[in-house]
Amino acid sequence: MPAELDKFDRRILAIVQRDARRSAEMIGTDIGLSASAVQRRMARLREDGVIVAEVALIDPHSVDQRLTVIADLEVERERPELLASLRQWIAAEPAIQQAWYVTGDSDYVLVVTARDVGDYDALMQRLVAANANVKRFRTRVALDTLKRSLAVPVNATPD
Amino acid sequence: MPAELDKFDRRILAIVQRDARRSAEMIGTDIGLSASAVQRRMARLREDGVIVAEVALIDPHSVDQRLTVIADLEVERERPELLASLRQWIAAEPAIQQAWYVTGDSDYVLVVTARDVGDYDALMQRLVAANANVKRFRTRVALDTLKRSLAVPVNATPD
DNA sequence: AATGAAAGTGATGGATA
DNA sequence: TATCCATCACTTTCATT
Repeated sequence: MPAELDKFDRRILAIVQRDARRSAEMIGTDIGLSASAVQRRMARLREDGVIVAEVALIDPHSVDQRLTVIADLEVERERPELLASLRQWIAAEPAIQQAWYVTGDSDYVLVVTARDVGDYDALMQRLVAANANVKRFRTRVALDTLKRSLAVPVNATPD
Repeated sequence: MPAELDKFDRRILAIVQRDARRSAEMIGTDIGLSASAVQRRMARLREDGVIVAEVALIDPHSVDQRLTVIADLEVERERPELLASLRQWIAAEPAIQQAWYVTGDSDYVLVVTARDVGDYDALMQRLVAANANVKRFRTRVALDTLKRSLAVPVNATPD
C-alpha cells in the first residue's frame, strides 16, 4: 500500500502534476528513461493510487464563477448522527470544492465557489436549512487568489 | 476574452475536469458530437484560457505528506511594500498549495501541506522570519479531508 | 462558421530479448 | 530495461451544411 517511489517515480510525478499532457517520450528524455519505461511507471502509479486522477483545471471566471469564499462551519458536537448527513450534503454539492474537518473553534472549513454573493448566500441558506446541526458559520470572501493548485511537494531528488 | 461557451463546451468541461484522459471519441459519443469536433473545441478552450491546465492529482499520503493545515495569516496593513515580497514568498513555496487574500480579521488564508507537525512548524518559522509584516498566524490542522478538488460547476444544461 | 469523414502523424502499450 | 511494432488517439485537410 505505501508504494515505494524511487527517484524516477518522483520526477515523473513532479512533471505530470504540472502538465499531464506531456508525452511519455518527452518525460523520458527529461529524466533519462525510455518512453515505455515512463509509461509502465505511470500505469503502476495509477494502479497503486499514487496518481488519483488526471483532470483539466478550468478558469472559474470563464464559467461565471467569480466568487471564492472560505466558510468556517461550527456544528453541534452533541449529535454525531447528523454529521454523516452533513458530510453527504457537502459531498453532493458541486459548489463546495474543498472541505476539511479541523481543530480549533470552528469545526469545518469549506472552500466554496459561486457566481456572486446572492448565489453564495442561497447556497448557505440551503446548507443551514438542510443541516440542523450547523450552529453558525463565518464567511470570508477571497478578494484575491494568490495560488490555486493541488500540487504536492514530491522531493524529486532524494537518491 | 469572456469566451462564449455553448452547451457542448460546457459538457466537455464537465467531463474533462473529472477525467482529462477520456478520449475525444468517447466524449463525442457522450455529448453527440464527432471526435474531431470535440478536439477542435478542446483546442480552442485551451487557447482561450478556459482550460488552464491538465494535471495529475497525487495522493499526498503516498509522497509522505500526511498533514494538511489551514493557516490564517494576519499582516501589518501599514507596510504595503512588504506585501509584494510576501506574495512572492508564498508563490515560491511548494508546500503552500493555495492562498487567498480575504476579508475579515486575518488577511490571508493558506492551505499548507507537510510531512508532520515538525515540518509544518519549520515552514511557518521560515515564513515569519522572511516576512517581517506577518504579525501572527493561526493554525488549524485538518483531521479529515472530506473533499479535495478544484472542479467548478459549469452548468452543463443552460440551452 | 462549424461539422463529419478520411488521411496522415504521432503517441501509446503490448511482446520480446 | 530498451527496442520493435501494432493499435489507438490526435491533428489536419477537405467537402458539406
